[in-house]
Amino acid sequence: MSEDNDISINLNKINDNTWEVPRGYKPGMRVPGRLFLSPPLLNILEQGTLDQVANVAALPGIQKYSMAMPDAHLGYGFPIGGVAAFDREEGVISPGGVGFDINCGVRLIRSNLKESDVRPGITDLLERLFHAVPSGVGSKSRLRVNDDQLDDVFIHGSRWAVENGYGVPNDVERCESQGMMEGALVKQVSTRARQRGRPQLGTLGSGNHFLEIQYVDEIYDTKAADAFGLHEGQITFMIHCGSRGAGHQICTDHLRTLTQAAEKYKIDLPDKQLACAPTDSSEAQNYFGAMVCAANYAWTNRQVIMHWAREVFQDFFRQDMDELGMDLVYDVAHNVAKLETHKIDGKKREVYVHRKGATRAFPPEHSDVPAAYKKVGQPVLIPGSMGTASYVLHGTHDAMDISFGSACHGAGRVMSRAHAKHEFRGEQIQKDLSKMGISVRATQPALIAEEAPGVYKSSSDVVDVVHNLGIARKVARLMPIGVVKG
DNA sequence: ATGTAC
Repeated sequence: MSEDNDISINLNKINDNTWEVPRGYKPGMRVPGRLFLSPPLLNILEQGTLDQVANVAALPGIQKYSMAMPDAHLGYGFPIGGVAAFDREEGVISPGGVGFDINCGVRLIRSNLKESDVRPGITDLLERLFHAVPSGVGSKSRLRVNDDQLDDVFIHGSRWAVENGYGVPNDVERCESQGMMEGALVKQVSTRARQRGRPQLGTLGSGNHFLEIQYVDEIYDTKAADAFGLHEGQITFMIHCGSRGAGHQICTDHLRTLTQAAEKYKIDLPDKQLACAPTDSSEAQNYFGAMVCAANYAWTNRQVIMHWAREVFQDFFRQDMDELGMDLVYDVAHNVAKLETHKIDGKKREVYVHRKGATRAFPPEHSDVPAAYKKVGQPVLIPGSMGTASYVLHGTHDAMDISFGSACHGAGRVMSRAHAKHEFRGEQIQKDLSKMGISVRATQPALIAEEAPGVYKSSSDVVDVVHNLGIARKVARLMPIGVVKG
């Protein structure tokens, strides 16, 4: 038996972790595809995901390659774990390249606490966090914003939260894009999206979203870890969530207009789910402006959640913020499109980089890396699945050459939710995790089954691919102690 | 991911 599966027969091996999907793979491909996968991960890649990479390569103005990260799996139109850059003048913007949960992302907070400070009271601490941060589908916040405040959130992002008492100015500095993208078009957010967004600011949501108490169990790069304020044995806190119903509704609304626009502008789509329009069209720009509103909402959401989590820790440990040292390390988006400048064939060009289930991984000295991290590069935060390690990496110059400054975003699902519910029982998974020293507090056991460690690829395998490729380099590994699931 | 089907 060859180690190659059927999939690899049609691919060209570039190196141990890079496979090219040739232009001849499917009619209409304007550029090749690139899959960043180790041979074992290639073996479990779904045919449908490969086809989606090829479909994206057929969209107008795509630059260099249609890419898939090692955690790639089937998504709406574009694969989750997909990266595609479209020329500002000749390209397109597509909601499918961003996803329904606009600016789903991850935030990491450091602390001065040790593992031994947290273990004894972990159940009580999780219970308090569970009640401080509303979670689950359709959950409502204890923070209520009016329409004017919602506009402020859409336009100013997490700065709004800090100015209204939910955090400190340093939080904004330690955030991708300072927690605020320019170009919000509040008029492009529908009444329904507003109605869904108003009561949900400061809520976790459901699915793979979580709050997690972790400890640093391995440091790979001492210099970078020092810059990020991380050391072995230290407690960290991670928040994974997005733009809730607001982002979902914005995506739904604009998918409709961009489906019509694709016909109007006579764009030949290999898949209707790739609805898009030329970058300078009103349809594309209106979507982009609404997407910015959702992205800014998501950063504000994570900021408010972090504030409430800090309050819980202060109360629980009877320490003030200075003693606790719960500084924001960084916050990354992993579902967003951005207008960025990249060097292509030796020339600087402006491109709309769509990252869907992919993390930005900017290098040392880049202008959008916080001053404190300038020498090491942007922190890249990769959450593990429930009960498995999360990783902190840093961005690199190689990422700018290879992947438009992008890396993977997580572990990547390998089993459907329905299948997982059939395969696992939540109570049993919870017991198994408990034996491993991981406590879980969730809204219902079924959700624990859907998120069981066995339904995801190994986060360490995925991270090793990006590390070995050099598009992000490992800094630290974080192991979970307690998890709150929506 | 999602008022898990307008």
